[in-house]
This record gives sequence, C-alpha cells and structure tokens, in this order.
Amino acid sequence: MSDLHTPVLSWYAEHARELPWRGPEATPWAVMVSEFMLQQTPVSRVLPVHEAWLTTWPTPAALAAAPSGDAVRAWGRLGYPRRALRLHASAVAITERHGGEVPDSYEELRSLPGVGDYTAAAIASFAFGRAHAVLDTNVRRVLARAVSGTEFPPVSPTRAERDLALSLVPAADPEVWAVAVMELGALVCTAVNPSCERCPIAAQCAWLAAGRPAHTGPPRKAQTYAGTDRMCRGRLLAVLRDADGSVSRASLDAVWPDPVQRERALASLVTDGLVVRRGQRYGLPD
DNA sequence: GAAACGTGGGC
DNA sequence: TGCCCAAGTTT
Repeated sequence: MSDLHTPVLSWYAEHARELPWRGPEATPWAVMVSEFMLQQTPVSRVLPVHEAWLTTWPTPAALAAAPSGDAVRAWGRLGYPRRALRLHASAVAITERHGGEVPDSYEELRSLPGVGDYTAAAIASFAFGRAHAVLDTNVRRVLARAVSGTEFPPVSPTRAERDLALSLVPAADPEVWAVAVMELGALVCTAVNPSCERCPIAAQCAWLAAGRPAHTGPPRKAQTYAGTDRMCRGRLLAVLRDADGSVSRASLDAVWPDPVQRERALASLVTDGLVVRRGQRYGLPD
C-alpha cells in the first residue's frame, strides 16, 4: 500500500476544525474533559458543556473539591451520566495521587476510572504528544475501508486492527497523525454516505477500488431505547438535575407510569451513586 | 464476550 | 417515521 500519511496530513492541515480542546492553549485537563464528554456523544453537543465545565472547574483539584452531584448536574443532557461521576472520581484520584496534574503516561491514565484503552491513548497523544495507536470508531472505519476493503470494522477491536494502527504511528508528530485520521473519519469517511469524492486517500482505498461493497457479516446491533430502563433512568435523573435540592417520591413517580420498572431504575441509580436517598426524599450525591 | 448504559440529530 | 449513529467503558 502506498503512503497514507502525506495525503491525510495535508488534508488535515487544510480542513481541520478548530475545537477548543485542540491547539497549544488547551490544557491536559481540557483534553481529558473533552475525551470523557466525547465518548459516544457528538462534538456539537459537547462544545457548550465543555466550555462551561472548564470555566467552573479549570483544574482537576477544582472539580475534586466539588460534590459529585454538581458534576452530574453540570453534565446536563450529554447522556451516560456515569461518565460525569467517573470524571469526578478521576479528578479526585489525580488530586490525591498525581499532585493535581493529569498524568502523561498511558498506564497511569488507564488506571483512572472511566479511562479505557481509547481514552488513555487519546489523552497521552493529544495532551502530551506521546506515540500511541489511537483506535476510535473513526480510525477503525478509515482503516477498515482503506486497508481491509470492508465498509465497517469488526464489532469489537481486534489484534489485527491494533497491530495495523500501531504500524502506522509515525515517529514524528504522532499526535498529529492520530487526530488527522480521526478527523478524516469524522468529516469524510463517515459511517453513512461517505464523501469519497473529497477523500485524500481515495486513490489508495481498497473499499473504493472494490466498488464500495455493502457490509456483509453480522448485523450491527440496534440500540433499543423506548420503554427501556435506560429511558426510565434518564427521566428520573432529569427530575433531580432540574431540582434545586432533594425531591419527593411523588415527583419521581410522576415521570414514569410503571411502578415496577420505576423502582428498579431508581434502585440502579442509587447503586451507581448517581442518586442518594435522604429520608423520604431523593437527590444528587454530595 | 455480550449487555447495559442517555440523548438528540440526520436521513 | 423509525432506524442508525455519535472521540467507549464497565461488569
């Protein structure tokens, strides 16, 4: 395969979005906050919350000093609010174990709550310029198409994907390569209706050369939501986010008709630490 | 390894 | 109108 780096880097230099967590002015903490928020959530929805978050909590120590419930409330409607709890817990760990500084090694990052393989590699790369295979859904799709000739990557990351991604990490400016491939997947090599006519590596793309064959293999799992416990949890937590202090049982009962499912969802929220019971009332945690 | 975990926008 | 998707992690 001919070189992918030159065309991808040239394309990125011209078409990269200006995002507040990119560039020299972004602190490692700003990068870390963005990576938590961007897990399964689009950039457009993250932007305003990220800005407000950094204004309120400009450092890990600032967040660590706040009640975790404040983090859950500030998370707003980004979804998957356990991420807010884990980001808060990470801030506490950074304050206690790392002197308030976001650690710069993959291993130390990986040990923080809510930081998995992708996020550890992303923070180490984007915030500290470390060389890592940053394998997110965008990069996996780009490599699946360009190199493997398939429309979509496997359901979960494989050893072959990691080896391939690692083999492509350049010695010079590895963090630029990482963000450039990711950006290509986000803007051009999209999951639906990819813009191959605008793609800088169209000439090298195995999938395009094969005539863009449709995905074969197992159907990609559909996400059901309506009527699920997840939806119920979301409704219950929205009541608590929008309330000043604690709320009564009645105000929770009002947003979900099925009492069995409602009880189950509320109990799971308490188990997760997203909700605390205070006597006969409920609220966000301290 | 499968399933759970929120929310909103695009086609 | 629904279905699919979005910089994943945890159990």
